[in-house]
Amino acid sequence: MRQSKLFTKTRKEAPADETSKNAELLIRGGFIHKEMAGVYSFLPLGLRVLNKVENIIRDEMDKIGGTEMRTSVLQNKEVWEKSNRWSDEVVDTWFKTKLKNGGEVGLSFTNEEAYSNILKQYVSSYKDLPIFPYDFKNIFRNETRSKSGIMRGREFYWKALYSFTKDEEEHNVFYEKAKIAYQNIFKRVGIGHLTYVTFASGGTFSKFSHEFQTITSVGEDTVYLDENSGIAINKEVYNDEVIAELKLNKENLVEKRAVEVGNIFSLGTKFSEPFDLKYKNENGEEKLVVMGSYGIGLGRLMGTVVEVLSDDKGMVWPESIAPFTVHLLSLGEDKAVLKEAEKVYESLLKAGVEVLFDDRKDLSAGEKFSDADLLGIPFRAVVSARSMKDSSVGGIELKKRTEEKGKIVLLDELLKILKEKNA
RNA sequence: CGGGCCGUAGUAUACCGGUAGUACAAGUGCUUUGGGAGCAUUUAGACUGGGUUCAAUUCCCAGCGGCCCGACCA
Repeated sequence: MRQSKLFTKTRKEAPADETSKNAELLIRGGFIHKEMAGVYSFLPLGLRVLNKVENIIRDEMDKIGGTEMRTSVLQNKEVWEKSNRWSDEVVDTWFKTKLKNGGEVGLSFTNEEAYSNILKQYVSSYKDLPIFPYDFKNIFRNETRSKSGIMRGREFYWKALYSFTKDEEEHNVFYEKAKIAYQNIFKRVGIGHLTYVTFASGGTFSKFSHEFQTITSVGEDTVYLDENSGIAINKEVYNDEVIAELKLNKENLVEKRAVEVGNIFSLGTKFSEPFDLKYKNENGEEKLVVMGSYGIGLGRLMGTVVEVLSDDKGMVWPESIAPFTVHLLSLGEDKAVLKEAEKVYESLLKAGVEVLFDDRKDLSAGEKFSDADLLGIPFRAVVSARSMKDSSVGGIELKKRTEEKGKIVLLDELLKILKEKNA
């Protein structure tokens, strides 16, 4: 993509009404646009990142047997009354609205009811189980206080998977698979080294749920981390009994602030009961379906990556979710340079490399460099009089975002290095 | 929901009870071209409503909106 055609512009100054680093950098870089408190639109660059995060999650969900679908945003009041979660006294984050005929509808704030209700129609035999449907969609929560940029919004994009299994045993097998899939996801988006499986409060049907907490000082949660085992305990369930049960040593636990980037939860029959979600087993006996829920907020995950990987010059995207693989800069107005840069751009496109080409005219080198640092694309390729002088056949300066100095390469070498990244 | 701070061009800010200034962005012209460059010129602004006053962007009240702390967070 040509940067001259990208309508979003970078800003030198941080927005006055945002103090969180993720919002500041994402807005300055033109990745997101704030609509109102807790509500953000995704601009072209931001959407590219979001789509990549989505594809990684989709890949991991499909690998463990997930089947993607999409539940509606508008939700039927009667369905939620079954689980006693329609009332504002029970759930105070509902956005509700009225139909022309006077009926009430709600905007999804979670998906348990929708899935339970749908599956009621399709599950009747043990042969129908297990199934693991999931979706990506926008979720609405009327938070009394949204905060921290895209980390806690009123409207946000998430993935929710629900497991429907015959019994606890089958549930537990999937639950462990999901745990590994989640760890894979956080590794693949570049925050695996800071993200820990965390024991948190469960519910009626399980003692614990598991959160995936990314250590960062801007986190909302407090966890106690054992670095050796890689296990953490959320403050909400932290006590001597739990420490002993998890075979941890209190002296090794360190208090940390963290962001919850994912959560998996055993639901038991909490929802299958009110929805009368049953199947017949081999002996013709009716049994309740055992459920679990597995959620990830994609905006929050993206914001967390910005929080933990950025430096003082801007964002630093991992190759896996960067909006582009390489940022190609042409410097100066020299005709030979412009021609060479065009050639490099066309070659990269032809090779299938995702490239953002800063072909903007009349910009100083400093501005282009600063923008490149701010946008945080993993590789920067510069074509300039200087880079070309270093080689009789047209040199290109290639530098990683995380490196101070680059090296001069020829086009073939550039293509070879970058093609692998987009393989 | 309780508490605090704050609403001035597209963005970031300043001053002021009497003509609202600057920087960046944007337009034009010229210069510059390896770390947000320069000169000239143009465009563009006081959240809404009420009150006090000869006069309110400024003071007071309310509403709306924003950020932060706390509470809450399947």
